[in-house]
Amino acid sequence: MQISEVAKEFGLTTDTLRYYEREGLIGPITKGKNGIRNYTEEDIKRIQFVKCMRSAGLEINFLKRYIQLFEGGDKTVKERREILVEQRKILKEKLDAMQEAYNRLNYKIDLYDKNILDKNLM
Amino acid sequence: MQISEVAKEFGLTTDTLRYYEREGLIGPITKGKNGIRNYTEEDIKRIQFVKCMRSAGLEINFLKRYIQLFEGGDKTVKERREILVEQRKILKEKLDAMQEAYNRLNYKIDLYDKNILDKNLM
DNA sequence: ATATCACTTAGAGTTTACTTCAAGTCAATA
DNA sequence: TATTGACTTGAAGTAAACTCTAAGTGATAT
Repeated sequence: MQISEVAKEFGLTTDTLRYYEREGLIGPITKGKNGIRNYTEEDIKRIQFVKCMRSAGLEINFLKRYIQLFEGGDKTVKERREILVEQRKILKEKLDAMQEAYNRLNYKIDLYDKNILDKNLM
Repeated sequence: MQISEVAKEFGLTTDTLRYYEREGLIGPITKGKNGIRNYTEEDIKRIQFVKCMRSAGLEINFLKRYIQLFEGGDKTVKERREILVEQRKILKEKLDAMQEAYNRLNYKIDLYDKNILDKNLM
């Protein structure tokens, strides 16, 4: 699978895919004689994971580190678990903050819908 | 209330508070003769709102625009409602993406807890 | 009196995550 | 054969949101 197809499938740009590769988040992707990247099913899976985590706001640096640990083999299991738990905590806090803002937006939109012209900003 | 107290209460830095003010998200905060900011209850409420929305990832530019509209009075109600709905949509999409990543993290941590050493990254 | 501390300003610097640029290769089509 | 289009590279540029610096003021503690 070529870079443009992968980019399209995941809603990323080809530049972003090459950037992720440079940063060690994916690949290195094997290239044909002409130097063109050919993405395997394994590569695609990795991209799917990276995309999911990035969409949730997890940092490139965390992903890099986690992947490095993963490649370090079984002896890194403990540390891997620890950083996943840490990221989960951060994510949970963000989720809660977002839920709160979401509720607040809903409430305010509801007031607009009921034509209640609140003199308060929010 | 002085800037450092406000900063402490909201877990922001004084620099950030002054930055928000420069950007027109809050204030202008009235100052004493010595030039020192004195935050009123109204100011605090505004900061609370800004903090809530920023924590959810809403952009400074959106907040700026919404606040400008608000200060434009009743004739801006329609547009205000529209941009709130737009932001709610964006927020909902982010929430869903984060929930997915959260579930995935949970699943993986669960595997680690059960000592299932998965050969897959995620 | 002098030092300390919190505050003030304008403006420069930093971080994160891309994004764009310039220059070039290669295969296919007009 | 010439041009089009997708790919390649390293490096420079950008946007958003802070964050820090330098220089200064003014009230209070020693």
